[in-house]
Amino acid sequence: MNPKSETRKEEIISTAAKLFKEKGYSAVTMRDLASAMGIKAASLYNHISSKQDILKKIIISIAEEFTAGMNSIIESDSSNIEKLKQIVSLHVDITANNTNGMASLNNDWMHLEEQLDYYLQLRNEYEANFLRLIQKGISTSEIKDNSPEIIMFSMLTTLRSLYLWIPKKEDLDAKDLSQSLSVVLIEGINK
Amino acid sequence: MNPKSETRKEEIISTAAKLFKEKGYSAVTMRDLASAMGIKAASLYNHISSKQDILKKIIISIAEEFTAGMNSIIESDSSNIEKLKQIVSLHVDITANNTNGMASLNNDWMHLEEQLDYYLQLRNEYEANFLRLIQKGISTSEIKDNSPEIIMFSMLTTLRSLYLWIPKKEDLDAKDLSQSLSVVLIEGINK
DNA sequence: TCATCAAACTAACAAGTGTTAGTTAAATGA
DNA sequence: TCATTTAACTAACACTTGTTAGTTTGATGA
Repeated sequence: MNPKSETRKEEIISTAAKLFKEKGYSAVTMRDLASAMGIKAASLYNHISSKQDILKKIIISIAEEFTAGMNSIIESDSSNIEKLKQIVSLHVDITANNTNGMASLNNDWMHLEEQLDYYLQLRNEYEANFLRLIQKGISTSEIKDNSPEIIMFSMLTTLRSLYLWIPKKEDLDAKDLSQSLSVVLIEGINK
Repeated sequence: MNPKSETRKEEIISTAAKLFKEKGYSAVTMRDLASAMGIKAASLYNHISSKQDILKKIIISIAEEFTAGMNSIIESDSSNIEKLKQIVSLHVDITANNTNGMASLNNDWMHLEEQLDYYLQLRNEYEANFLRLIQKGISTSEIKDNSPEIIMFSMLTTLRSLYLWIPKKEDLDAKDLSQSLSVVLIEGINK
């Protein structure tokens, strides 16, 4: 309710996200989490209501960030290729400031319970928007007439895996990475 | 030891792989696995020696397939771009006939215990070979002079995620998919 | 000074965990 | 026919799991 407890609660959530990234949601016990915080397991319940609740907070907030980002991109009046570049930036930005949470989003979403349907709905809408954008790009001849599903799959899986890769580059400039990645994804790698 | 029991054992391992794909290694109990096989948990131990052992069998065999495939590719005398296409095929082929196992390889490797170091060694060697191949391609001007790490990251994460995507396409021709994917990854998507 | 309160604690719970021991029933092969 | 083998079973184990209840401690502010 009040600011102090919010802060402590967020500390627990971000510690949890870090552990979830290392071992996965199911393999992390409340005792693991407590010990990483330097307290006892029962004390966690002064701040959070359940293990499930932690996972929900981590995943849903990121999923909603993506939805908001995607909506503002499709509403803008850039070219379709330009919009794809904006999607690359969206992923780089969100991932860069929540690497651990992205791991849970990618790997632990199936352990959501009440929120599973909601999460899947957001994900489906996101992918549908992405696919439509590629199809438009093909119809305006901005994009090669290959299978739009393969194009989307290839881009999206690369973007979803950024969480594995960004933390290894300590001196990361988000702009630079977005730029290089856009080139590789859109223009290919061959000369 | 004898052939009948080998068959039953493999049935357990492939059922386990399917469950591990759905929920992850830690969330699947021996009772879950037994019930999917239509028997009791204790009966599993007539065939396998531990839960760990199942995971090891799933992951290490695939990792060794990749190592063998990579070795024969780098030893061949194709162009570097041609070798990249062969790597795409290698991933498509291995994934197409063991989708479930690929999920464990990607997501549950950290739960290996005795074999963790061995697995990491295979993976590191694989990535080092991949990277060297791209660097050679750059130096012979087959490949654009972008960051070789970004190129490898982009290709490899797409290939590693194939297990999520292949089972959705029922009428899959491995040749076709390898071909389309190579085009997208190597030549890019823009006109 | 003293009531309040956030945030820790100890103790305990019921359920679920991987695994072992010992047994049984049906099929196999000499 | 009968000893062996395969593959299932029941029962139980020691331990771990998420979570609750009730209590203590130290800081805050009236």
